[in-house]
Amino acid sequence: MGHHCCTKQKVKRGLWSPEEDEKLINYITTHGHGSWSSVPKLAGLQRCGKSCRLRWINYLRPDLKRGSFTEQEERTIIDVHRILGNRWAQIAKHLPGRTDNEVKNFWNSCIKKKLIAQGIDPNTHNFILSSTTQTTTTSNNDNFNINIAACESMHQHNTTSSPLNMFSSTNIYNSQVKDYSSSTSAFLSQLLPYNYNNNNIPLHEIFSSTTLPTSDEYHQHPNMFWTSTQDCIPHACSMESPVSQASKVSITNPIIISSSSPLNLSRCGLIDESFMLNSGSFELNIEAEPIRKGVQTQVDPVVVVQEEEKVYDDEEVLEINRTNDIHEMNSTSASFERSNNFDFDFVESTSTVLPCGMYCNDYHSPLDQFAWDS
DNA sequence: AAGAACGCCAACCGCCGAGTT
DNA sequence: TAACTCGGCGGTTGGCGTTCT
Repeated sequence: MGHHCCTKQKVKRGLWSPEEDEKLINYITTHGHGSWSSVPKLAGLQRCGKSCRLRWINYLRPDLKRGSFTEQEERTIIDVHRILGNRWAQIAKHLPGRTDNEVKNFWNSCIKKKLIAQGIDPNTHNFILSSTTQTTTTSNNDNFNINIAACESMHQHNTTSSPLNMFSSTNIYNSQVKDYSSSTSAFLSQLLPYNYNNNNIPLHEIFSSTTLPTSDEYHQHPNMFWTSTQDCIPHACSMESPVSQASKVSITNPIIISSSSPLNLSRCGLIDESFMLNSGSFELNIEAEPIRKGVQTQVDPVVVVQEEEKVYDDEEVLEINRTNDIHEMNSTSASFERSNNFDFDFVESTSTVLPCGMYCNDYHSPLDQFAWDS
């Protein structure tokens, strides 16, 4: 059974021959497609208009990119899919030269399996939890576990402890910290740039020393994304580090990284979905407030995606990062200028599909006023 | 070496919304 | 306003090449 447009005429189906392709290319490059329903007749093809359109869009279009997906494209797909779900056409708009069909196929054949292998639910992008207090035993210790049960628990046990300034001159191992130092250490380890602490230097020495990692090193950290806003707070709903399986202690006090620290982390956060963005400095807030109303600073998911790409980008882009002042790079406006694909659907969707209040959208962002489109 | 199983991906199917008659 | 057409989209299928047994 064909489409209604196909039933009126005897149409060929199946794979396209080179001759058919040539006819379609010749016709469209000369006349444009106009009405697709009239293309087959005018081009001398025994296909339905829909088939011609599909063939052109998915295969013959001259601006199509050929070859395998790059790692950057793969990351983009995952990131955008996390926000949009199976909206392949929308996702494809963020990948110049790629079609929705191509993205869909790549997702189903490759990415999906990879995520599952990493213990990530490809639909929700959350870690697959086996029980309410499950601590992820992922083989990849770069990832944090999102413990929803703990999140809820934390919400009930609202702490009144004062924040710990990680970069204060106070020794990190003061009495205030000891109670949860093991998990904190694991968390702090995650904050360090990749391979930064190969020598197993005690964390308190690292975080109180003058040899803190540079901003560039943080840009290469696999667990960091860089937002475009000048000030933001990634919030942790709660977390347990997979590193500290034995201790299995959740962080019970907020940790604030001062914006006046040698390394200003005010614009970085963990990729982990348990974070939200706010204003000010970097704060690990275990009060588990998944969504804050009236948040002033919001980060558009598209921007996050794009900025995240920077972190993982190839050497060429890393080189750019090294040679640019990151404080200048990360302005919202600059990110908007670099973006070329944005639509309302994207923003709207974040309010419904995001897990754990990753980027809260329980408000109407002024960013909604903007629209990029291709 | 041959058949089975698997994976990839081009193409199809059916539905939907917008525009037109 | 209903019926129809068309373009667009996401889900699914089936053919073909590759890998496994």
